[in-house]
Amino acid sequence: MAQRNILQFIILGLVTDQPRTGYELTKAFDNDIGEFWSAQHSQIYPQLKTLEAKGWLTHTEEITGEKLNRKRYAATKSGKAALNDWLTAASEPVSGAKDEFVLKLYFIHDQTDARLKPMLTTQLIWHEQRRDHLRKQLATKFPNGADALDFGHFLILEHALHREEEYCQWLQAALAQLPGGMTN
Amino acid sequence: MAQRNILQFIILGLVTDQPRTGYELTKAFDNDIGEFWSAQHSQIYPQLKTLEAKGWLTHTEEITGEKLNRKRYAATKSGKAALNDWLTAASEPVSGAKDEFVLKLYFIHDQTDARLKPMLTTQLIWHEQRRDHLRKQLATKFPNGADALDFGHFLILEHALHREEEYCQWLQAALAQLPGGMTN
DNA sequence: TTAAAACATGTAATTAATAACATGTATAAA
DNA sequence: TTTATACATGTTATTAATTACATGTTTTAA
Repeated sequence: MAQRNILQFIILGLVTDQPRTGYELTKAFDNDIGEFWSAQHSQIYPQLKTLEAKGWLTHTEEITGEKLNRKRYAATKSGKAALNDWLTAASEPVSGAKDEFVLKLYFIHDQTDARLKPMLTTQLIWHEQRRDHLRKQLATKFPNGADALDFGHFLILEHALHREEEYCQWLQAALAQLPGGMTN
Repeated sequence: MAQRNILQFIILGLVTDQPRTGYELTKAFDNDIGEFWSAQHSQIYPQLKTLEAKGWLTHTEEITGEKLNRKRYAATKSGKAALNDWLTAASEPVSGAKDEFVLKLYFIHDQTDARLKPMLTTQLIWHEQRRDHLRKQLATKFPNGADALDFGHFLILEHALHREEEYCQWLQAALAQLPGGMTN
């Protein structure tokens, strides 16, 4: 397979925390969970049907306004059990993300290659923005440091920030090693 | 699409460095390039045909022993141009790898959750191994630090090592924050 | 009041990637 | 000499994911 259908467990996890509609699940990927996973609604709605057929979810219908119907999904007992099985199963660690930029560098052999500087600079700007964004996220969501009641979320935000900090430092150091060095 | 067919450029990059057979390309993913990308031969052989049809590759046939035939692929002029186009094009930066373990943490809210310690410990062991492996790689391949003639490769190995170092530090800090703390 | 933006839910077409199926040759070690 | 391992190249089936297609409602702001 292309992947091991991890999306099903994300959905299961989200609706276990609180029952949600397909639309709300889609929105979750624009916020929190989007920091480290992505999914479109065209993947979510079919998956909800599959999970309900599996008996891991049920839905109730709600009317908004005159006739707009939405389905709110909740995890069943077996769905919660499946979530726990996944959480406690061994996670194959990632060997190194598929980072297109890093891959490109592999094919640039010469330290004096003129393409290096613009490539590194563009990436640095982006990762500095993301680093700053994550710092704000962390300061907003966890102003008092680790939250014992949302510990996992705190941990992964910290991790994401550290990664971006490393990325920026690495790119800065690489730029400094270019011909002309730090005066460039 | 599931991805933007980056594999074609990896193949293009590898055969530009030196002409290679499908088998050799497959092996490349077990070594160097496997540190940050993966591909199976079942993906590589069809891709070679596609790239040749595009006019980006040509192949010559070689006989080993009595009759074992292998095809050695090289980049054409237009293939090299396509490679350069890709290298110089803007790379959409990765927002955060799809790390299944990190994702699981998101669904563990309680700092006292008994599942945390074994999860974090298992990951720590793995990432320490990988960190040590990368240290050896770097010491073996670049015993004198940055190599001006294989600069990109040096950079990405350094980056990979820093990432693993961060991963280990993060996991250790997380374990230390668990109830019982460092005496656990 | 009207138009834009957000809410809401689907399906279809395409592609990349993995796992499994399939076959055969050459070499090195027991 | 025989057997295991490495060399060598393909195809098929399946799945996950993205993009685009498709439709309609509700709310908010101009």
